[in-house]
Amino acid sequence: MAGARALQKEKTRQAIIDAALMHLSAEHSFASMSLREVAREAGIAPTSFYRHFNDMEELGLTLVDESGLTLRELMRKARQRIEKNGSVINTSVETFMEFVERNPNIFRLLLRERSGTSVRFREAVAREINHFKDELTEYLMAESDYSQEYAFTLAEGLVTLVFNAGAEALDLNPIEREKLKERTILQLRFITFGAASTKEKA
Amino acid sequence: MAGARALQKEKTRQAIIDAALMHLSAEHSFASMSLREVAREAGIAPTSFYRHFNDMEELGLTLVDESGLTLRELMRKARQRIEKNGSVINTSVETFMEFVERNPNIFRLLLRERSGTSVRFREAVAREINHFKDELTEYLMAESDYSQEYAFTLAEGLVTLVFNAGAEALDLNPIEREKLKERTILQLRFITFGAASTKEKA
DNA sequence: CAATCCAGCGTACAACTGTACACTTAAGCT
DNA sequence: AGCTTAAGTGTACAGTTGTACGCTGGATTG
Repeated sequence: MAGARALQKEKTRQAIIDAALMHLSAEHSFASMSLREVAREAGIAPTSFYRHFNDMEELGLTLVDESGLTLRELMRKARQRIEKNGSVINTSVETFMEFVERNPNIFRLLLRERSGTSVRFREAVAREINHFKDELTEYLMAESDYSQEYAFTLAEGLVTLVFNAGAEALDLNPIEREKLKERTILQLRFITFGAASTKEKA
Repeated sequence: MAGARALQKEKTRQAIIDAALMHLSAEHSFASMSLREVAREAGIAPTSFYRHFNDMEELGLTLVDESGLTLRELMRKARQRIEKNGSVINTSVETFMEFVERNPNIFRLLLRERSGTSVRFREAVAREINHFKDELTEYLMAESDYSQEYAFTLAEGLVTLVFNAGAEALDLNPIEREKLKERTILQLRFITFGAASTKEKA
């Protein structure tokens, strides 16, 4: 039942996924990646690719999902840090920037496919980002007495600012990156404070 | 001196540019566009392309520049509207959303190449967006007594939120779009108000 | 044990790509 | 009028792409 065969299949499936992720970089996008390239890198015949995915698009969606998992982990980590540390804003920015630095290519994938040519890709990425917004909305509602809608609007603004800062950070050197981080933190303070002051609560 | 020849050359150059812009859509990106496709659409032989551009990249940069001009016009229009109308925030969002609705493909081009695989493309788009930030910074400094740095941070936040809302609007129906617009306006109020309250001035 | 299944392979093909090269032909210049 | 310049053409080629098809050999099943 262990399935020595199924095991091998899963192994090459992972090889394909890894090969695809490996080839992602600042100069090489998933969209400009050919089936044959992936197969070559994964060490299989081009036609063997079809035993695992119907399409490059199907592989791409898998990648986005895998990236989503990594992001979900990130969120959990951020929440733990906040519980211990206190500062929501600083911790969130720190955690996110750390993710971008450590997984630039995964982040690039999301960034690009968010505005890519495939509807399904765009939807998949939007779904992942919405997880962020929703979790943050919940958090904000627990902390203060904002209405659902109000909290969501604020959460959306916060996520947008952080996500965008991550995107911009990709092309910056460490010094500029640090400055960007500080500006972002300030922007988050502004919007948070503004929301708290405008005060249209539940 | 008029140059009947130079005139004709300029004409087919424009034909190439128009063909490229025409082919941009939700399903077709500039990156996935071939030299031959453009030539075909422009009604010239593939090899004639080289009489005008060395590269598809060179054509792409030209497109980004042209888009920049359209955006610059937009800014001028927005400023005029503000002078007459008053509300900075509402007018800005209205103007920008109008642009996205009217030139979705130009906006898509900028959006995609902002995180594309060509450094030069990314730089070109960043330059265009920086124009927005700088102009807004100047405006904010004139209106209030923020320091340059403080005003820039605020401007950056505002531009990020608006630009991102534009991106999101692309895939939405009119009703959702209206809701997004309202949320964005609220977010801009938050951040503006927050900046005014935190008050670290010149 | 024999029969079946199926992941992976190799070959093959038609479609498309960028671009080198030699050409035509009309405009521009002297 | 004659010579030159250069925009646009057509042919050609080597490289790459996705994928259809038939095969193989080891794992799985009965």
